Amino acid sequence: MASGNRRLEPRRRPRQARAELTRGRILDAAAHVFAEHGYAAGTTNRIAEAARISIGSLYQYFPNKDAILAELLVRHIDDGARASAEQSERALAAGSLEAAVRLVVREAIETHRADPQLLRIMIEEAPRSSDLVEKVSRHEESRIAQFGELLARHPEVRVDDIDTAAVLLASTVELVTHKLMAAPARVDIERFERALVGMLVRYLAGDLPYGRTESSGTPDDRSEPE
Amino acid sequence: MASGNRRLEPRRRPRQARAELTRGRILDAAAHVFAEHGYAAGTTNRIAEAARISIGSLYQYFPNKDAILAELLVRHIDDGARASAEQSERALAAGSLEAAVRLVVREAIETHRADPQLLRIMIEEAPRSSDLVEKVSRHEESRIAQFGELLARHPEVRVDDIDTAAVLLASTVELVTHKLMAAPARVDIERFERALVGMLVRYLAGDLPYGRTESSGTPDDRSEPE
DNA sequence: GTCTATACTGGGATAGAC
DNA sequence: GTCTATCCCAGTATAGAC
Repeated sequence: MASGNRRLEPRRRPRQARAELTRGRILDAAAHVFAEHGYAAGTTNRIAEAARISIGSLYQYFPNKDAILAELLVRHIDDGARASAEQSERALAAGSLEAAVRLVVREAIETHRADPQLLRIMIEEAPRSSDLVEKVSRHEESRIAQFGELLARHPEVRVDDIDTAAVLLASTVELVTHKLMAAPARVDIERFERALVGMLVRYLAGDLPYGRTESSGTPDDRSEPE
Repeated sequence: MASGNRRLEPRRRPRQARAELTRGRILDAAAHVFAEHGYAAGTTNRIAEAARISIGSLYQYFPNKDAILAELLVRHIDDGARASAEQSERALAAGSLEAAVRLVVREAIETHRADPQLLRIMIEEAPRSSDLVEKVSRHEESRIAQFGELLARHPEVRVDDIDTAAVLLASTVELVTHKLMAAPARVDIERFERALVGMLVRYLAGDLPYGRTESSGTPDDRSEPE
């Protein structure tokens, strides 16, 4: 079997497999280069160099530079969607609201830990092609919906406007985590996690007078002239 | 005095004044162009066109493109610093914690309302020259310090780690407001303001069990494997 | 001190050899 | 299917006339 099948076994598409591998190498290299230099200064030449192929070869795998970053972003979003679907289930299953929120925050931290710089580039400098934007915002929307469901199901939640709360929850977790991970060392991650979870839980389940009244909290605040 | 001093009064530097005016025109035009097209696609030619001067003239007022955006950013930071100093005083003077927080949030909204797009460009695509970065982070640090003072003085505040809370407060207000203003219409501004203020106040002054214990809230949450 | 015309450069993309 | 050489353009910046 060892020598007789020398030809049969590894047939059909060593090329496709290899091609897929090369594609992957390019993407990894691009991730690295973009993260280090940004999108504009992350030249295709650098990417090719980092992937240890020539510039000509690179263009055999991708039609242009934008496509590379777009693919990177799609990859990230798909990963994120899968992860957040799983996590959403676990969060729903979690006993207390606090446990659920902590899961959410941890997942966000975990997501950003891998490569905060690249993430920054993708979010901030990605070519804003309309269908990409579409895809991103659909993903955001679905996360918000997941959060909404989470809030609706948890009896501890006391906010009156669940939709707004879901949006606020989503943005806060996303943005604040993002910022912290991009510029580390300003605050210890452990402390940060505790504070953020604490803030969100108190917001969602708190019973300060603020949330009770419909339009105005305490009368004297509203008279603020600006 | 009226006719006799015809020469004395408006003398000396009509040129300097005019020059300053032109500089201002260029900056305004640049703000507009950057906001609309982004930094990379906001070409110097477009800026010159928008300022209704020639490209040659533009380069008489600024050494290069980066300098224009840098100046814009400095302008913004200086404005911001002045505004936040004033606002900090008023916030300290405000009666309730809630009133103070509301002032802070409103000011953030107001700041971003003017030109959220430009702000985005400046923050995200500005050339990261080291002394610019320095200036930005010094400004951030001073805002955090102001918040810290605010929290320290208010007896209603119950968080145990004031420094972390100040950082969290600063980033949350800044980032979440920023995001909302950049992509409007997802949430009504009024509601957003109420929710954000509510969240922050509950966080700072809330008395949920969460903040009480030192390291772990409810035992079952901590056993999360993840 | 403002203009027009243009030089220069960097980087994306392609042609064509092997 | 990978390489090298090169085209080509956009955009910054400058030269020099007026």
